[in-house]
Amino acid sequence: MSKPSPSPQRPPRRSATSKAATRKAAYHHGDLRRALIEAARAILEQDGLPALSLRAVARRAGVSQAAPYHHFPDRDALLAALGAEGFDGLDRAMRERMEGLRDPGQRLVASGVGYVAFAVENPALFRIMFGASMRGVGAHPERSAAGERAYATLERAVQATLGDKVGEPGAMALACLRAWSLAHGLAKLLVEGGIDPARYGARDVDELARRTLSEPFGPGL
Amino acid sequence: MSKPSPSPQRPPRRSATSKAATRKAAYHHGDLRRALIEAARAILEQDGLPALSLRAVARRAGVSQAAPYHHFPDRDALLAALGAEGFDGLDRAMRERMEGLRDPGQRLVASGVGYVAFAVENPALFRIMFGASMRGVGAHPERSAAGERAYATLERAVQATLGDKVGEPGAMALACLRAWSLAHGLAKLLVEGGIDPARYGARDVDELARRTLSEPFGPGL
DNA sequence: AGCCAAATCTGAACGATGTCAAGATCGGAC
DNA sequence: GTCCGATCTTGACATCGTTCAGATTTGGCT
Repeated sequence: MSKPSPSPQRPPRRSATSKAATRKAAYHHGDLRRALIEAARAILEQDGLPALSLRAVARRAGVSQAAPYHHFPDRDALLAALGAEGFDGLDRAMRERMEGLRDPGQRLVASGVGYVAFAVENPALFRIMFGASMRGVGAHPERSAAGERAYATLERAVQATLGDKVGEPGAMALACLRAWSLAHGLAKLLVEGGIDPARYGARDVDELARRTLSEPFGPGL
Repeated sequence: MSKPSPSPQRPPRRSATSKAATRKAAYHHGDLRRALIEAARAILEQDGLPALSLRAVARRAGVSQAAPYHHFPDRDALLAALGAEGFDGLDRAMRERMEGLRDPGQRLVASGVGYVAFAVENPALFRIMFGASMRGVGAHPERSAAGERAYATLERAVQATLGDKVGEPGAMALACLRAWSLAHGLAKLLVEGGIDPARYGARDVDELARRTLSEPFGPGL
């Protein structure tokens, strides 16, 4: 009655010393920080965001409720770490869609489609990435850095479409913001705006994204 | 000790019978439903979203913690009602910016600037409007209806710019989605994306929005 | 006028959560 | 071998959403 589940499966106390890991890794648990993040992702995919409590994460990782506080100052910090990984995934999704394409316009559109597809496939994660974490600039540097990295990918794609055309200073930055806004807005509307692709005559999200994002950037501009 | 604050100021039991109100109005409190919504908005503006608990709302309205449950089935329902009012405000903000303008392109841009400005001025409300409320289509019809109303305003503005040009079927809907996505994305990025207008050489949000939204729609397309 | 049923509110309680303080335990440095 | 600091546990506190039984008020009916 006191202990229904005697700690599912604890990793066998890290046999190899592999100090290559995050340096503050192998102590008691093995790598609790990593395990917590993975437990959080699992809960997120399985039961959604409302089920993602610190205690549930600790339970799933097989540790006590207070253990996470030795790796994250508070709940938002865990969320921020999750968000950082999310941005890495976003970046990857954009790059994958661009692979093999040579036309700068097509590459730009593809990156946007990747952006939207990632959001639709990982709705809860996507929400966390832009969640309450970011009060203050340096609040969660890891997450911010990952976000900047993804933004840089988009920036390069935009720059390629502009070619050597040099407009007034800031035109480049504005074009990036416009492209990012368009993709981000469509993603958000699809994730939490109650948009139905069928309403726009699109078979699936991919097609809707391609059609929505194409016109302002594509060659037919 | 039992009653620290003897119910701040209860309205004087509704002198006029004014049955014109929501019908389920003047009973004990006067109009608790209304009072709760207003208390919620006040807390939102004053202390932000994390402070918006049902209990805090009840406290502020001067009623017991269980009282709200006679007007809203749960917390999400209160949030949805708040969101519905938010969409009305959004619609109003867009219309106000369009007032006096005649050129369809300018009107479209103005509606977008209004959209973004509203989001930046009411960040917490804006987040709630697109919040967790909308699992299931008919979950919160009041909120959905208000959202559709705001969308219709944008739809008319887009339609005006297209004039009598009839493209393939669905082109109109797509143009709406594109415009909505662009404004929504910029708004979201400004509210929770850590975007700094100065980075884009804009003095304030208004100017940034105008510049970002102008090009794809304006005459200089 | 008087009463009833329904609407409205209160008080107390349950389970769950984020967080903290104090103690136990382990790994490695000396 | 001993000690220190990092790591984890136990236990507790305040708060939250929600439910339930009962008190109170209201409007309508007779």
